[in-house]
Amino acid sequence: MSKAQERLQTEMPTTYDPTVAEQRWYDAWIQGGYFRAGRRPDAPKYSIVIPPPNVTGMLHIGHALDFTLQDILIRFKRMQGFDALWLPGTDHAGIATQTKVEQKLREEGVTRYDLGREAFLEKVWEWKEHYANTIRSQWGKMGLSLDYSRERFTMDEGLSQAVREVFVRLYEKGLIYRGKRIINWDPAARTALSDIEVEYKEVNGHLYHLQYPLADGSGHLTVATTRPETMLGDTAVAVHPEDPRYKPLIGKMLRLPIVNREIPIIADEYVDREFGSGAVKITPAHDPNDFEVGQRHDLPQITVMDESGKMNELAGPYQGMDRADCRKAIVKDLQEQGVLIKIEDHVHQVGHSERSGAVVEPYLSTQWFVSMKPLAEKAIEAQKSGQGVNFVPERFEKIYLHWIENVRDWCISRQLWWGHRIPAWYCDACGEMHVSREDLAACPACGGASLRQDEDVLDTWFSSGLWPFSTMGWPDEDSADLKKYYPTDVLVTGYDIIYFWVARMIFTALEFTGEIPFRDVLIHGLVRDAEGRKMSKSLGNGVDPLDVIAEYGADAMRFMLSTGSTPGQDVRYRTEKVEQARNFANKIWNASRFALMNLQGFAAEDIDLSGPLSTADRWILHRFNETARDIARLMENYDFGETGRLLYNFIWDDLCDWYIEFAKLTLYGEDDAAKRCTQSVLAYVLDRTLRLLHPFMPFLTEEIWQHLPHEAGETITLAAWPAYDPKFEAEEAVKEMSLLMEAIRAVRNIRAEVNVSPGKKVELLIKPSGAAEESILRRNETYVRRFCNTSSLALDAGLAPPDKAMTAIVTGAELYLPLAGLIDIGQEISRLEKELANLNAEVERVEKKLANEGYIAKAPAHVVEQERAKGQDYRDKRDKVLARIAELRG
RNA sequence: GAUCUCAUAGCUCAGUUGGGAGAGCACCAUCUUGACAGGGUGGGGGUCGCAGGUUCGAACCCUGCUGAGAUCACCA
Repeated sequence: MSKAQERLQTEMPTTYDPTVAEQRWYDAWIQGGYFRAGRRPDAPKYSIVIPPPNVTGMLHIGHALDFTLQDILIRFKRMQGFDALWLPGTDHAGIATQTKVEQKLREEGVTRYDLGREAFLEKVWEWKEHYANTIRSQWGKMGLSLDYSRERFTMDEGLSQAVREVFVRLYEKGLIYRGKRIINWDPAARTALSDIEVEYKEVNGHLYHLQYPLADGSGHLTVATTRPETMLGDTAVAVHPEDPRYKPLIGKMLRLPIVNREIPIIADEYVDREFGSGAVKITPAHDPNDFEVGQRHDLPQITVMDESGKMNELAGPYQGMDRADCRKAIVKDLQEQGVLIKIEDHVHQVGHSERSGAVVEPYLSTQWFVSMKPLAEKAIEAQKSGQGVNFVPERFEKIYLHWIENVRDWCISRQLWWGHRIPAWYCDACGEMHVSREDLAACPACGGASLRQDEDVLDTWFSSGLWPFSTMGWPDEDSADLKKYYPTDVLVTGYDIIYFWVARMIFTALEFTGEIPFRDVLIHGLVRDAEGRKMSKSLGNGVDPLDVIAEYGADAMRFMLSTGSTPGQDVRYRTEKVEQARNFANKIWNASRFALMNLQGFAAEDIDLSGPLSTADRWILHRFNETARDIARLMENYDFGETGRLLYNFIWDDLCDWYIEFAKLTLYGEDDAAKRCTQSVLAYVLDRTLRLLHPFMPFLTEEIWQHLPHEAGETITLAAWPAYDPKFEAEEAVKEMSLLMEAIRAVRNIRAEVNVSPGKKVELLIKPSGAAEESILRRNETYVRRFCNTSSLALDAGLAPPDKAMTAIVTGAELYLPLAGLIDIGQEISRLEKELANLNAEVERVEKKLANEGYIAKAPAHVVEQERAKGQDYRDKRDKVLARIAELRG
């Protein structure tokens, strides 16, 4: 072993150790400032803003998928010469983070009310700092090429200013209003929620039939309800105006049991005559539909619960009870009074808070809303006129449109402490309300100083919706980043937040920047566990990306996630898949070790592709060239799965299994000129292949590239993306290689069949079909000798086949192995007959196809031509096999 | 109820404008050959969910059905 080889052994052990490369290179990349945008001021830009992860905790494997896809795109574009910006950041995630911090405090025996607003917020900021750091370190472990100099947080100063600006402008336009409405109330978190923060789950409940007596004592009316406790807030019973059963009762009064209040029977078309009894109790303060009915009929609104879901003073004897307890109690009481006449099982959908899990209460309260119609119309028009964003896969456009076409006003106020405080002030002196960009100290109307700012904060998604432009410096229209990098090129995210986030970014961007915020939206699926279940804390089936990285390496994880899925489709996390990716990394590592051992003393300047290249040399250059071309095309289409397959097949099959084996012949041979050619090709192809792979496996490729002779450049991160080069086209080398490969395979096959060990030399006779084939085989005779391990090789078009020999018919040649003592003529004949049957079937199939007039007339010419050529090939082979069988039979 | 996705080898999944069915793992045989046993070589295994239709030609397009899942909307 030479000294150089020894050094290689210590620097490059036989197994790739990801931890070494990962530690070495991420810091170096950051130090070098390679990820900073603006390095190529004159180049066209390519920009992505990261979907900001919540500062609620650590990143999970779903983040790893999302970020890997973006990193692949940004690295690809950076190598292509774009001025690439990938802007990082985090989201304050109002309700989610506040819940987490409150939970932590509760474990310490403290509530947020004990601390007070200011002290509580300090705790949240501490939490935020801690997790933002954790997230940053996780980004590093994943190898993400983020421009940290531009990192943003939804609650930092600039973004908060953007939030105020948007709020004030919408308010001034009349698109933000304050009003008393039925909203979704989370009694656990004690805050309002938007419609999409409510998850409907199927619940086995009951339908209670209650008999309300008429006030004049003339009878009863039966109503059906799933929520009997709300009867305390009933202010009417509604029937359908055309329902003959109840028509005479309309306008009469009922006496509400327990509370003994008189309520009217009203007529409203909202009532479905078929359902239940056809009469509906109306509780305007606790049901959105009833609220509407109440508005139409001018009914009183009686709220019978408080903010925590407990019954209030209007609930009489039930005051202080929790909703659920009250239901039990009231059912019992109604039963005793004979009012409850029937209980049916009833399956229905019940809304739960997406965050706290509590059953959401439709609740009447004063909140802030965004008037969605005008904003939605703009977005719909943009999309339908072709000026909208381009969804990948396309089907998500329909999902988006469906939502935005049916969207209702957006409740944006939250009764939380963590978030952007609503910029509205109330004057105690004159009673006026003022909405302002700046904090107000005195009332602009009366000059009074007793101003109170609205206690509520904004929905988290209000600020997230501005992310693509607020991070670039908006509302400062002169911001250099805004001018250069906005709008962004692509947004990469999961289908689960299309409504929450994607839609909101689109309509706010259109309203405030007059442009769509990104050209493409790449939608990916969720990462599920091995059984296909959603990962969740309660199941404990979550996968920590750091664990995966520690065990298999970041590159293996990245490769598995990015190439193991199709856009929009969920991925299952299975260890076998990561193992496969890890093995792939190791394969590349070892191929590189081989190359480096044979490139000792060979420098980048020595690479010379103009010499007498061998068939294999020209072939691998051709294969590399078309692989590079195909990959660039696939990457533009976000087809990472297919890209991965192409890379895998090219590297493993073509480069490692064939080219390197062929290369050994010249590398270990005596011909120095041929050796230099192979060294050049090996160095060149490996360098360029690493570049193709770099966006997927940044650490491994950098580590190897740094050892390899390559063009000047301090990092593969900034190396040029290999463009297709017509000078490498070598169709004839492809043909030659396929003849050689087919012949070599055939001989290996026969040897395996008769158990001749690969180490044992055999005699081989080759009869080429023509002069061209003969010339190819003669030129590459050394390959054939080596890979077929021949003791003697006869190559002659006029060859007379020996009687006792195994036969292989390939395209362009007949091969004979006279294996004395191993051949049973009968067996050989039946083997050939089997092959004959296969060939006959093929010939028949092709001929049948070609006999079809419609096919000849309508199929594309090149397809027909291909088929004809195949047919000819099969016939040739068949005839030769036939002839051989005849010979053997004598 | 509406919309959407999925159904392909034992398992997990690809299949790029319709042109003779693929990969990895698993399995079998074989090779301890000087980059790699996390390897090499070779092999077995699929009526592409079912039924129709369009087409010269369908895993792919259309219709219906079955099964699994998702999203949205709901009648109290």
